[in-house]
Amino acid sequence: MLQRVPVSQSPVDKFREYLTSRPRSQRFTEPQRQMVEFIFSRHNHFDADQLCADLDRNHVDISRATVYRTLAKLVDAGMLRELRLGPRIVYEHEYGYPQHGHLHCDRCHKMIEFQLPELESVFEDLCRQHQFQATTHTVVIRGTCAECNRSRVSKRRLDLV
Amino acid sequence: MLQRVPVSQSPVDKFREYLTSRPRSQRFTEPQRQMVEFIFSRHNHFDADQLCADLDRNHVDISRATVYRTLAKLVDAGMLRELRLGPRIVYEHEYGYPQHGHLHCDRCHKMIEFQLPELESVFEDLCRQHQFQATTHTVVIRGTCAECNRSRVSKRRLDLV
DNA sequence: ATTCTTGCAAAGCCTTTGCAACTGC
DNA sequence: GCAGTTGCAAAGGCTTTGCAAGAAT
Repeated sequence: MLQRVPVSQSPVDKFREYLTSRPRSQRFTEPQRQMVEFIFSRHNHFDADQLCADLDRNHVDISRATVYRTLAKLVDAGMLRELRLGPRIVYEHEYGYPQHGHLHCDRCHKMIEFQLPELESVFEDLCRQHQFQATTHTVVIRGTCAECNRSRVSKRRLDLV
Repeated sequence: MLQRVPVSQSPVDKFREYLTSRPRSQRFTEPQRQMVEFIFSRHNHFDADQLCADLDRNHVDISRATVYRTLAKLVDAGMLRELRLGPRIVYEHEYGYPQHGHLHCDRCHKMIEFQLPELESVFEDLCRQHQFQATTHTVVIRGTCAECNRSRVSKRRLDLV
């Protein structure tokens, strides 16, 4: 699994600072605090709907509209990243976790995160060549995972009997 | 720009074969043929709506429903790939073009395609390690392109005056 | 002849928005 | 007290679907 990266501020503090500091000077509210705390209390991928359900289940009462609005701000703040996995758009932590890529299984939808430091330097070179100022990147490799491959192969064997 | 990769069959033939051959045995129809011909007559990125508009403009009369249904089949056939660029989901050619990544400018939405052969082998190693059977991968680097950077910098200079 | 595809319009789904009440600064 | 946020419900945008008519094999 992915190792956390040490960060100087808690997600809540970081978000408060993002919202309240200069060019924005927005309010930092209780629903926002609850959401950030909830989201960063575990490392997983989720979509808006799942988050709403999870919040409900944990008796954190926040309206759908606010969930959407706050997710958008968290993305703006660079604390969450949107990722397209198959038909779904999921969110993942960007704050407190290292740059990484994804192996996504089309069958069981398992997600394997991986880190390839050599990739980062390749990308840096590339951006330098193109004078491109990168903010983030997404790498998703789609296919079938080891387990699904095994069951597919054994299923095929059965079919042949 | 990206070089074409030689393919033994035309996109139309390839799609006909995909549809009509064994596990599927679906029909290959005139609207489908027109769509494939149209889509592969140029190399660009497009979403469903743009495609509908472009087809219209070129007097290719196909209903929205059929456009959506055929796009889905082309993706299934591995001839088109879906790509998320900012809020939009766009399609790009997978058949007849080499594996490549994308630099996507958040400001002007320019798309720069790049090929990094060394990337492919890194990914292959990775998949081997995880016994992951990859079908495709997506690499998108987001940020601001050279031009937009320049104008941003000069704008900042003006602001400071 | 049978089975699949088309076009239409309606339904669906997820996300965004207008507004009045409310809350943070 | 002012400006920004919330919740609600309604509107919005894009995609999918049921169905009868039409094509493909």
